Amino acid sequence: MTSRYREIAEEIRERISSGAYARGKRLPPQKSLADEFGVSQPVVQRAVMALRTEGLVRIERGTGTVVHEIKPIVRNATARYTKTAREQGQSRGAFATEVRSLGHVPHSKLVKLGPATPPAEIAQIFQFGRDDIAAIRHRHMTADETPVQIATSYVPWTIAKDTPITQEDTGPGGTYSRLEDLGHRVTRFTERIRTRPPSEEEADFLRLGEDQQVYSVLHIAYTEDGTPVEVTQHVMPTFQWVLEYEWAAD
Amino acid sequence: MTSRYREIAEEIRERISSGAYARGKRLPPQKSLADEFGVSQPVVQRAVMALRTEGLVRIERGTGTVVHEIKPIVRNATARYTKTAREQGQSRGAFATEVRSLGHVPHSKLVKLGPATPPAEIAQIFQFGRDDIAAIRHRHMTADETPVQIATSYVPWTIAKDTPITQEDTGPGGTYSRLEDLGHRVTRFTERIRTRPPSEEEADFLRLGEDQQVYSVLHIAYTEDGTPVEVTQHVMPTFQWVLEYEWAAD
DNA sequence: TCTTATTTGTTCGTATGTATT
DNA sequence: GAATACATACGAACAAATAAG
Repeated sequence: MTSRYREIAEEIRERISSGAYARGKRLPPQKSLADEFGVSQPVVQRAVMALRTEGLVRIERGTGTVVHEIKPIVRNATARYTKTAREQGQSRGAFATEVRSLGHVPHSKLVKLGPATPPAEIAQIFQFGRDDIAAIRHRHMTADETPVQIATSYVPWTIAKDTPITQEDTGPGGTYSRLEDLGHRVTRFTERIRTRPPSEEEADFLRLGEDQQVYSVLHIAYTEDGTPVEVTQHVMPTFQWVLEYEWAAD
Repeated sequence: MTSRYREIAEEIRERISSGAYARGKRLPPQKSLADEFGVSQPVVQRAVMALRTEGLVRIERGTGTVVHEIKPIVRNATARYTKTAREQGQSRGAFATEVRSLGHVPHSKLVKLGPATPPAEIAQIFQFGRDDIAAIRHRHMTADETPVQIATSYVPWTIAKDTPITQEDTGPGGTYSRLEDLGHRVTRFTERIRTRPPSEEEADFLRLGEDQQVYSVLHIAYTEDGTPVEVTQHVMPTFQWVLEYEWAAD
């Protein structure tokens, strides 16, 4: 039952973990691996595919196969939404803290900003009608130049209109602090996690294949009376993240 | 860039979602699909492999390819550890509730029970020395005969010894209620989520391929003074579960 | 019950295609 | 355009599960 391509995959796995193939560097070309193992190149191709599915390597067609360098980043959901976390690091927020704690340099780029019609799933949460719109913030995040997350935030336009929430810089403490200023103090959060293959756009930025998976974390912030005031969709390669939660019993 | 096997995978995906290939039933043999699409049979094989990675189908060698029937089960971590959830359904616990709410019949089988040395990762949480052991409960869970989860619980033997925790039936409210009886009231939980390929044993019971992924949820229960008293490792196919969390701000 | 044939999925080598530098 | 590196397709041979005898 154990096939040649599995053995080769296992051997390469070991060479990576032993450091023989260094993180961030290239694997030997599939042709030379094929010669070394005495198999044809497509057999090596298949072994490498398996490693990519696991998130161990990234394949760059025409160039080579790169061993992934970033260790999983820990995202502590409970800690990241405290006021302290949001304000620290020159108002750079929780993501910066998470990435820095692993010794990497975080970067966040606002790709899209402005009012728009949210996708159906989001609209439903806000109980939107046909014409309702939301303030949208769409960001691409990297750690040491490696893309690691896409986040898209939504706040009902009736709330966000003419406030810093629609600006590039939302100010100290971010969106949640502004919502509080506006009398919408957030008291409760929910998150819903699932995994799925990346969309084409996501695969493009995150440099993923369709055989890989991303976490889709749907984060909802509620005010005291149970009204959802902010929703964020986080999309992250599963192999690059560890998700943590913490809560009190009963 | 779009290859034949991707097109075929997409076509089969559509036939599944349109109901042309019904859930729980078999796909046509790869040979006949190959004839229909005018390609060789290994090309179909590759398309089917892609669908398996996504969790859409299960391949039974020598028999055929089955379209998965179970919709994702929602695991609300916050709700499942309340006293009410643990006691309801004739002390069948949270898992039974989760599965029943989707209209399926849950079943849990205790595969292993008794004192043993826990794996290093668990031992470290309890700050165990070389000789310390734990009461272990290893369970296989199914929904409508479909395997959906493996859970392994650990309680330090010094606590669990000579208590119902080491019995097959831990009584109403389960382990947590017994811990409370013993003066170890649990007040806080943490969970750490990651995804990885299944181990051989896991793949075997959960009927997964090595190209698929499982959630590994490490659940830790702490008492008031911060001592971990119970740890459970949940292993679940990612495509079969949605994970939910809920917590209060600050 | 054992053996064999058939069906169905799996693996590999050769040939060829496509992307990147 | 040439060289390099990964990607795809096909045919043939293989292996597992089941059913028939």
